[in-house]
Amino acid sequence: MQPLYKMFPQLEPALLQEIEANSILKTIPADEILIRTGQYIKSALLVVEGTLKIFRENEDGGEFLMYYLQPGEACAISLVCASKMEASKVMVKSVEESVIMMVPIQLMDQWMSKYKSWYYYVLETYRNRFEELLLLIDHIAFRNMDERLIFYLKRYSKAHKSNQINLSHQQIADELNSSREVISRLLKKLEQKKLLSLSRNTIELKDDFHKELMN
Amino acid sequence: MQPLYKMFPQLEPALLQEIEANSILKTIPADEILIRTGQYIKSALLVVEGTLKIFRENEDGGEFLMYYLQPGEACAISLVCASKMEASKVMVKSVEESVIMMVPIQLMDQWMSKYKSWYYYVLETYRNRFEELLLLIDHIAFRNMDERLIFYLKRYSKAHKSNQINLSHQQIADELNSSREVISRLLKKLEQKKLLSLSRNTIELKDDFHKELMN
DNA sequence: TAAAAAATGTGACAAATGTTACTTTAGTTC
DNA sequence: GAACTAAAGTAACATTTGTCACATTTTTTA
Repeated sequence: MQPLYKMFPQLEPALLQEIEANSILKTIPADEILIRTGQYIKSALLVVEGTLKIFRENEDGGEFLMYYLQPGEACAISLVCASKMEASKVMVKSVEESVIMMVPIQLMDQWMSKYKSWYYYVLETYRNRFEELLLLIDHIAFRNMDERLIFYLKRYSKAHKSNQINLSHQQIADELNSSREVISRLLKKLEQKKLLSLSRNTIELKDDFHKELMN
Repeated sequence: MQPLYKMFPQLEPALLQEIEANSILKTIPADEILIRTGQYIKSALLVVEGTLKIFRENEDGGEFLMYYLQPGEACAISLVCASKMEASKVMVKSVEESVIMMVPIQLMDQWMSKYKSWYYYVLETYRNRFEELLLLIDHIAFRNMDERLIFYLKRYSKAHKSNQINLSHQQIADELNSSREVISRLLKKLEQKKLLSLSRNTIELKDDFHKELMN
């Protein structure tokens, strides 16, 4: 595992020491749910390794993707909710084996005034998540499913650092709140345009794909 | 005007004094843009009177509504962006004559460690705005336009404390990123159901309307 | 008050997406 | 390898939303 100061270069050494001394490091297997909708949050989450997925569950169990969290990032929901012991409005799940750090709430409040770097880190986290949500809103409000699919695949590929996407069309449909048939149709079109190739449970993005639809 | 301590009961008296001494109170006429997309933010906004509207502008000038801000609330975007002198990603506009307080950034940072009540107020602001965005995402992701329209009208009515809505169908269409004809159609249906009555530039919500579609 | 402008109504149609009911294909298990 | 199962393909159709082209009504302005 990378040392913490490499993972969180923004944080001052004294703070990193406190973090190491006081928070619990946990290894999570892939596809485990860390936080459920309605659950009360007792500690803040920092991602050390792996990838977490933040999503909203709909009535039928569909997992509508909001965004991914990468090493060095913190779960904004947990930061906001933890300090007030509020119920989470979203689900958090590991998409691969991940290592997370759980910081007790009381310390967070202290650190806020004690460490300027923590204060800025938290603000930066809020800002980034806000922007992520704005981007998401833009997409679902202004774009059609074909563009949203491309955006989704790009994001997935980036979060998993791979051009190979191992998901069924059904899973993708769930995350975009669409239906399998629609996603299959759109993927076929992209395949015809030679932007990707399809096989069972895998989508292989070609180089041209990433040139498509900037932002 | 209401005294500040009534408007912001969460904030401790010493802080309120500092706010009064150091921030600029400004009266804004209706329909004035306070912050534009791309603009750098030099101070945080607190709403003292009136209503502000936070929206995203699309290519054609449509004003896609995100949420309203009421007296006692703060603009989360300004809180986040101000501390880093970042460019705003949204527009802020007064929907009626409003009074706002502009707090210089440097003070915000100081207050954060000096006044617990400020710290909690800011966190609470983030939390509320986050939830507002989540609700919005739920609506545009999971609901059809008819439900979104009802939700929109309810929110408008609540923000303006009136059952009379003075907007053209075109304006509503813009805020929902739809088209006038669609909104007219849906409004006609609601009129036929006797949930509201229509006339030029006004929609009058009837009592039954508010019973419709809880949440 | 006539003319212009803005808002709304309307019907026909197009496009995007969702749904249904299958078939086909690929992988897994017995 | 036969039987089963999950994933993907497909075609026909329904629904929702968007678009176009005008007509009608209401309000404003010259």
